[in-house]
Amino acid sequence: MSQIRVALPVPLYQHFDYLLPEGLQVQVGVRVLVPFGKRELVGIVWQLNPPDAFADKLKPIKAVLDQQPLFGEAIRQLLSFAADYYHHPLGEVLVSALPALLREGKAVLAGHGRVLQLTEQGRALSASELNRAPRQLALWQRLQQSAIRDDDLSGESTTIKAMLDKGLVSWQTVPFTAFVPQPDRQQPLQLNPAQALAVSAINQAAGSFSRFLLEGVTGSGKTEVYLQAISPVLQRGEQVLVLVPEIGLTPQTLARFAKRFAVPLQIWHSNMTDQERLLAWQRSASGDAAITIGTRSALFLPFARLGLLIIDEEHDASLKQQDGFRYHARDLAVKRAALAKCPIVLGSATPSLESLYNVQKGKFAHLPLPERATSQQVPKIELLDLKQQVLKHGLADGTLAQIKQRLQRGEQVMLFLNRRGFAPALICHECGWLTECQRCAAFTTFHKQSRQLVCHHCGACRPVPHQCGHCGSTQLAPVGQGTEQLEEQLQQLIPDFPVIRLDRDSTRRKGSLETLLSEIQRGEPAIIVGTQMLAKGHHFPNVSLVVIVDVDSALYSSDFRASEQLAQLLTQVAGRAGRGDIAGTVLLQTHYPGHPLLQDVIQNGYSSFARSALLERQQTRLPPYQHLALFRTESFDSQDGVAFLSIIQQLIATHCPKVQYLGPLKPPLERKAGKFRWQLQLFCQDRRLLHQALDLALEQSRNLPLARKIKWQLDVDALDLN
DNA sequence: AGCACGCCGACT
DNA sequence: GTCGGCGTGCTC
Repeated sequence: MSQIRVALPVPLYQHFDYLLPEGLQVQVGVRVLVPFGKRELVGIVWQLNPPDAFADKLKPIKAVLDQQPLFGEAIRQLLSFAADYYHHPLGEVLVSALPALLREGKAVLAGHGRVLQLTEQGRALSASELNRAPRQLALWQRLQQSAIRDDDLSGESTTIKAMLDKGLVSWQTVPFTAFVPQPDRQQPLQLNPAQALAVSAINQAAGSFSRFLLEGVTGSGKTEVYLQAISPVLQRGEQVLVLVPEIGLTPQTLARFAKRFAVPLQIWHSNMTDQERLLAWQRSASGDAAITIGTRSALFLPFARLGLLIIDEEHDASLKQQDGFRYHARDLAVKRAALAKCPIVLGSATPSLESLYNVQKGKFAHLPLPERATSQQVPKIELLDLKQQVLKHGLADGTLAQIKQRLQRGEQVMLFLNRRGFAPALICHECGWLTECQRCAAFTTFHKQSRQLVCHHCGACRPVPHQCGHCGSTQLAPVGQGTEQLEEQLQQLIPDFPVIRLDRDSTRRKGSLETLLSEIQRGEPAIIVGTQMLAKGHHFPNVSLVVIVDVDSALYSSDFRASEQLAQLLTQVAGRAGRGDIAGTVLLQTHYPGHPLLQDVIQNGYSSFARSALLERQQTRLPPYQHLALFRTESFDSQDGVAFLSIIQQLIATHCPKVQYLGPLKPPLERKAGKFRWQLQLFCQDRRLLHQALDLALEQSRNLPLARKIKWQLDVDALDLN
C-alpha cells in the first residue's frame, strides 16, 4: 500500500498522512474522505508518496471523491503561497477556496451547468392560463424557443420559483464546454489618447505576467479601458476575472459588460446560494464562464484559461478579509496573475499608497487617465470653517443655506455622518455619568426609534434607562449626533423636502436598500443622510451638494491610514456628485481649514496628497516602507493577553534584532464583549526577516499553555491597528 | 476546531 | 450517589 499526504480543514499547521488501499487511484488535488480521530473529514491530496513518518499510526483513507483534481497546479501554488504568507493553516485556506458543497464532499459535475426548460405539463399549457401572470407568461414564451441557462435568468428568481412550484418548468443539468468567442455586440467607444495608450499597453502584454496601475479620476473612462482590454482576451478564447469590492455596486457595471460582449458572463458574491456557487465554480473550471465579476473570494475560482485579471477600486479595504484567513485579494491576485502568466490591471481613482509605491519602485506600469472622458464638470471641494460658528444641529448657517438653495433648484443634497443611531451616548445632567456598555470599553449609542441603547461594538441592546445609573437623576440627555438624529432635525428644519436615511439600521430589511436607492435615483429634490455606505459605487446624478458633517475626527485619528482613507473618501465623493449640466460641490465642515491634508487634496488633488503622504510614511517608518504584522489577543483575564504577547515580544527581541516591535499595548477598544484585548505590532523593512520572526513566534507559541487559554490571531499586512 | 478523558461541585 | 463544568491532550 502506498501513502498519501492530505491537507485537512483543521486549524493545525500540518499535513496528515494516510494509506492508499490497493486498487484506489489518486492524483494530487483530488478530494478524499478520511478518518480523523472520531470524525470523518473531506481532505485534499497534497503529495503522493511523502517521506515515511508515523508509519505505525497511519490509517487507510475511506474513499476517493474525485476522478479529476479540483485544484490545478497554479491554484495549488497560489494556496500554498497564501498559507505561508498569511501564516494560516493550509487546510483552512483550501476550505475558503472551495464552494461549501464541495467542502462537504458533494460530487462535481465537471463542465456541467444548469438550464431551465419546460416540463411536459408546461408544454401542454395554453397561453390563456397565464394571462394573470405576465412575467410567467413572458418566460413561458421564451422557454418555448429553447431552454435557458441559469445565468441568463438573473432577476427572474421569483417567477421561476412560482413556475417550478406549479410543475411547469424544471432545472436540467447539461454539459457545458469552453465558451466560443463571439464578435462584440457593440462597437467600442472612441478613446482619448490616455485611454488608447492604456489599452494598447495592456493588450501588448497579452500572454505574459505584467502589472498595471490604471489611475483614472471618476469619469475618465476606466470602464471603457477595461472593456477594450477584455475584448481581445475573449477573442483568444481566454477567461477574464474582474474583482470588485462589493457586488451591490455592480448592477450598472454588470449591465455594461453584458451589453458589450456576447459571451457567458457570471457573477460571484456572498449572497449566492450554495448551488449557485457550485455552478459558477464549475463554469470557471470548464472554461464556459468567459467573464466573471466577483468579490474577493472569486480570486480562488479554478479558471481553465485565465487571460486577464482586473481589480477595480483596488484601494478598497473590503478586498482584505477581516477574519479567519486574513488575505488581501489584491495582493494575492498579483500572485495569481504571475502563476497564470497573464496581465493584471489594478484600477482606481484613488490608488492605495501601496500601489503607488509599487509604481515608484517600477514593479507596476503606471497608466494615468488624467482627463474626464465625459462632459461632466469637475466638482469643487469647499471648506467651511466651523470656528466661532453657531451650529444648528451640527450644521453651520452657511451649510444650511447651501442645502436649501440646492433643494429649491430641484437638486438633491447628501450628508455624510459616520455615526449611526440618534446619539453616541446619553449623559446625566446632574453628575455627568454616561451610558456605557457593560461588556465593552465604549459608550452605548442611543437609538430613539427603537427606544434602545445599542453597543455598536458587541451588538448588546438594552432599554433606555429613566434614571442615571450613578446619582439617580432623571435628567438624561443625548450627547453628540448620529444619522437618526440628523435625519429628524433636518426634517424639522426643512419640512418641505423629504429626508432619506441610508445606514445599516435603515437598510437592515432585505430589499430596503434597493427601495431607498431607487427612490434617490428618481431624482426628486431630497436630502439624503447616510454613513460611509453611501460613498461606495453608487452614482447619484442629481446630487449636486455633498456635505461631510464631521471631517475633523478623521484628521486627528490614531489610525495611520485615516488620512489616506479620508483623502480617498473626499475624492470619490467629489467624483460622484453632479453631472454634465450640474456642477457638484463637496462641502467640508471643519475646525481646521488650514490643515495641510485638506489643503493639499483640495488644491492639488489626490495624486499630490498621495506623494506627500508617501513621504510621511517613509519618515515615520510605516507601510508600505515597512512591512507590518499584528498579533491580537482577546481574553477574559485582563493579563493573559499581555503575558502571551510579552513572550512573543521577548522572543523576537532576542532572536530577530532587525524586527522592530511596539507593545504589547491596548488597542483603541480595549475591552470588547467582556474580553480584554491586546496587540503586538511588528515592523520590518525586510519582508523575509519579518516572516522568519513570525514563523519563530508561531512555532514557540504553539507549545504555550497560555495560547490555548486565550484567543489570538496573526494579521499579516494588517490594514488597521484596532 | 472537534471530540474524548478526567477530575471536582450541586442536584434529581 | 449521578450530571456536567471546562482544563488538557490528541487528531496521520
